[in-house]
Amino acid sequence: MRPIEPTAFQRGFGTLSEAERDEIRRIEAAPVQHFGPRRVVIRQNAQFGSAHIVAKGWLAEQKLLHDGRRQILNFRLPGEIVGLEGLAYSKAVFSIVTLTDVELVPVSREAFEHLQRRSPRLASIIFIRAFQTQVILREWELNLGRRDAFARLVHLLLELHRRLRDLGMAKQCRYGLPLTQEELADCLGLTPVYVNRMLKRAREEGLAHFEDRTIVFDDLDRMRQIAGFNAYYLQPDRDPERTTAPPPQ
Amino acid sequence: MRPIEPTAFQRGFGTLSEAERDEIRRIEAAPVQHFGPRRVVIRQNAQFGSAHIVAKGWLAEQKLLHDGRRQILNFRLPGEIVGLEGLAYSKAVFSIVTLTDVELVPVSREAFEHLQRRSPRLASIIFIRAFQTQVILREWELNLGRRDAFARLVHLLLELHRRLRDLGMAKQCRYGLPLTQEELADCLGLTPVYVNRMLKRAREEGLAHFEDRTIVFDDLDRMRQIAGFNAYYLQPDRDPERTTAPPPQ
DNA sequence: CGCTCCTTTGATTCTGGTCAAGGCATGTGG
DNA sequence: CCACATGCCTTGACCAGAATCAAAGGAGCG
Repeated sequence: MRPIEPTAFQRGFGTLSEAERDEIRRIEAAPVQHFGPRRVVIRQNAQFGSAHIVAKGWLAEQKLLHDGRRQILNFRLPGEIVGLEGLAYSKAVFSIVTLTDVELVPVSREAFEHLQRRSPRLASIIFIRAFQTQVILREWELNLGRRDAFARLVHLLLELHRRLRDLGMAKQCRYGLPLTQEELADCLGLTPVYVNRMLKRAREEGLAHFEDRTIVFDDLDRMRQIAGFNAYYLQPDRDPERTTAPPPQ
Repeated sequence: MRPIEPTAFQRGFGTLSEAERDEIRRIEAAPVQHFGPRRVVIRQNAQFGSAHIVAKGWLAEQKLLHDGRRQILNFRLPGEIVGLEGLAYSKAVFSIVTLTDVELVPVSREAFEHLQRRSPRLASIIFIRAFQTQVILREWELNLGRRDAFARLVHLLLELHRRLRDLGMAKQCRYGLPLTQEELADCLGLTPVYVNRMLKRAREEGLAHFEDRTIVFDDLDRMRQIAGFNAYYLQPDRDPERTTAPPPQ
């Protein structure tokens, strides 16, 4: 059962005309696809299929090296569209895998082209949203290139907290984190053993600890300070409606 | 003197209608801005001005940490548009700086909005191009997170070679690289001293060496092998024209 | 000539990787 | 219900890749 009420995908679209609402409904009308955890949705080097709206669950983008080393590039959460690179590339240059149970609404290239023709304004809003993804990738580059292991881990935990909170998926000081330490390591460019040591350090320093599979923050302020965390990059604050609206005339 | 003939910006637009050509001319008609090397075009945390088409020269995107450490996030070369994030963010989340003498054609938000209204198809092509930038950022994440210092350096040199060759700015086996070792280090998440050692190693192993300010490749094949370099990610092979064209009916 | 900036090299340190083993929970089949 | 396997977490001992510190050698320039 998909909710009748606004889906996460619709957040931030602003005021829509009736025709635009129809277009969104049309896109979201495709049958939901269910995936279990640790499944491949889009496989690196394989031919691109359709893009997908994330309706539920966590996904990760990842790239593999020939020897099997893995880098997780970004997380993708409900409301986002994954696989739009397929508009530019015929083969996937990175994989998209599920981390939890996931529900996806496929958006075929034809459906997206239809949207572009029928409502270029909506298409633009979707494209402009993709700039947030770009900005997150750049923050990850900074994290990987210039922060030490501890600050790197702390920064990642804070980023996820903020993103989940915006989706109503995190409490003030905790959230379920469906990652093994090995997967955390693959986000951070570290080894699982060292991630374990950094988590221990965070615990011992009274910053955060795990209970079951949820991370609990014990000193958010100090964590923000350690990581140099500034959430602005996660909150695009320019109204795409304004950008794409007809002129005031 | 800007060339009258197709600018790099126009590469890949495919067949254009007369109206679309007019729109491009209109955008490119703005007075060119000249910058010397090592100037800031867009400053992290400052209010966004306009986006810019790169007409000539090299730019870098970079992010700073509070203690002054720097990560270079990507290079921007002729034909690309920088600063489109300004459509989503009112303040810049990273800086854009020049590395060489640079010529930029400013594209104000108003001008871009005008383009979106008058030719949504062109706007879409520009947005879809931005996916190549995204993909490059992800390759950099992989580079920073999962390749060792030597492979990292080699990969960067190969990526630049390919990008420059596509622009006619590199020969088969050499190109001018306007970077200090310190700047290379800031691309690679390393220290200048260690970059120097890796360059020495590349030289001693007969892979590549510098002459003046140009890098000369002595064994491209072996370098590709060391870095696991696959240029596909630099060549979006899906025709945006097809994606955005009206239906065959 | 005397800056300054960049490159180069050596000596040393340390962050994070590697290797190895044990613990603990969950699950499964006999 | 127990024996065993599996996957993940944890810890210790040791190692190595990259950082740091320090100094000297060019090259360009006012």
